[in-house]
Amino acid sequence: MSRILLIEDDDSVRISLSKALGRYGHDVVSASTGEEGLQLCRDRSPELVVLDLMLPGMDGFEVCRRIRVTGTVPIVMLTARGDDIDVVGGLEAGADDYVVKPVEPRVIDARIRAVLRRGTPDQSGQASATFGDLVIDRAAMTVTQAGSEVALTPTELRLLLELSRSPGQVLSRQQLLESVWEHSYLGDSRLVDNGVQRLRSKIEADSAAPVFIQTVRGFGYRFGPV
Amino acid sequence: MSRILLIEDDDSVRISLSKALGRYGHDVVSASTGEEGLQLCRDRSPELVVLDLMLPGMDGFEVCRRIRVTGTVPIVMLTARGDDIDVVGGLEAGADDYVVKPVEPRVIDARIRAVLRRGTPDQSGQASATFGDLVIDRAAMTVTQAGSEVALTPTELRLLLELSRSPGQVLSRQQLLESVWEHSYLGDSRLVDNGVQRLRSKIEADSAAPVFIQTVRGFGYRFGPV
DNA sequence: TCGGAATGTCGCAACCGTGTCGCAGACACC
DNA sequence: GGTGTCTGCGACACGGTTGCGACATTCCGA
Repeated sequence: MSRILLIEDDDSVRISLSKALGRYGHDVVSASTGEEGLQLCRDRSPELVVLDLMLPGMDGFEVCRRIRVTGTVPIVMLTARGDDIDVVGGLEAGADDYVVKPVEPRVIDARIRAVLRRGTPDQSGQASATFGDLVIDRAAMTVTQAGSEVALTPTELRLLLELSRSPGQVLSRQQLLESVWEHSYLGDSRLVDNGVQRLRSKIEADSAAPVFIQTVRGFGYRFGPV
Repeated sequence: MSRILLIEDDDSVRISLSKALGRYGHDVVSASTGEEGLQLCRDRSPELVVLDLMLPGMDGFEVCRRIRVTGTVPIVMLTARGDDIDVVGGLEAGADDYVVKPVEPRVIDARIRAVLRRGTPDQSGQASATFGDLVIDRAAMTVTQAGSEVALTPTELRLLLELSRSPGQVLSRQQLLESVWEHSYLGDSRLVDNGVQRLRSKIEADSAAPVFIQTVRGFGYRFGPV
């Protein structure tokens, strides 16, 4: 018996899914808007959230991100049959799984159980992170260094957020290109290198000996003071 | 950099997926049958398995169950566009996710990362391997010996990663040439010997009595302080 | 013990990967 | 419409890396 929060605006889908999940032994609370969902998420602390992508007002991605700011509850995204961009976007926004509507109850039940079996996720959804004198506030989308704010362009900020999301880990140019620039194919373009260089020029004191963004020759870049 | 085992019988799919995942920073080993896959799963202990459902001989469900008998490595199932019964069956057989072919590389990459993000609460423990005083961190792509970092070139690092992936097992020059240098044909070049020598000069205290990389005359090299 | 094959070792030059810069188009704002 | 900034893109330079050949050394069977 797991406490599940279902956020879905379509009345008939919400009601039938809610009943169905109940029959599979879950304890379901449901909301019809993103705001209501966030409220319930705070109040009831469910063990898992089933979240529709298409919501009036605040959409599913946004709800997902906001849930991730404060917590690590597993999220299963629910969307209409669409293209794969949504899958990537959803998973990157912090979702744990992704199910396409229309969906049979037993399928979503199987998904829910699979996600719950994996256990609780890590704490990658922190609102702010500190690396030495560099503070990244993901909620406010600001970066301060030694107390004063660093003015970053949108691309630079996205790059920094992406890099800092997995500190100490090497990210390939291909990965960065897709997550930051949303390109799918890397020719022999120097796009990523250029982006890194521009970001370095703003946050690194000595670009010859970078502290935050390390080049890992032949593999990519790594964020993190050691 | 995650070690991934890809089990897929269709040559073109296997090769293209393998290359694509490589570009995303994964370290891919592949098998074309269930038996071979199980063998590699035991030998290489991958961090994640991408498993095709339709295999000649032993099918994906069976492979999945057998992997589950001995280990808890995350499994992502890969199947042709079919009905939802497969989803339920697959997830109940112990798969952690389920992807429908044809699939874009970045989609499966996102899925893989989503699964890995949950699966290993202690990421550093999984991503790094220790052999005596030698520590290999596959996520950060760093190698430390006796506490201090060893500066390796890309080729040296790839070679070390490849060797250390199957400790105690002899790898032929041909195998190493393919996996590290991505050449398909070995003339009578001394490429691999040279690479090994350069690597030894950095991690072996006494190159006359190597501890980590043993020469197996007539066959190749073997990694491991045994 | 001898000889051939397999492997270790060294140095060099070409090449590749990366840092860096400047330019021009796109875009927003005034 | 003008102005400024951001961003993609190519050009160039530099240093480390790597492939390769040559020679030394070790190993193993005859």
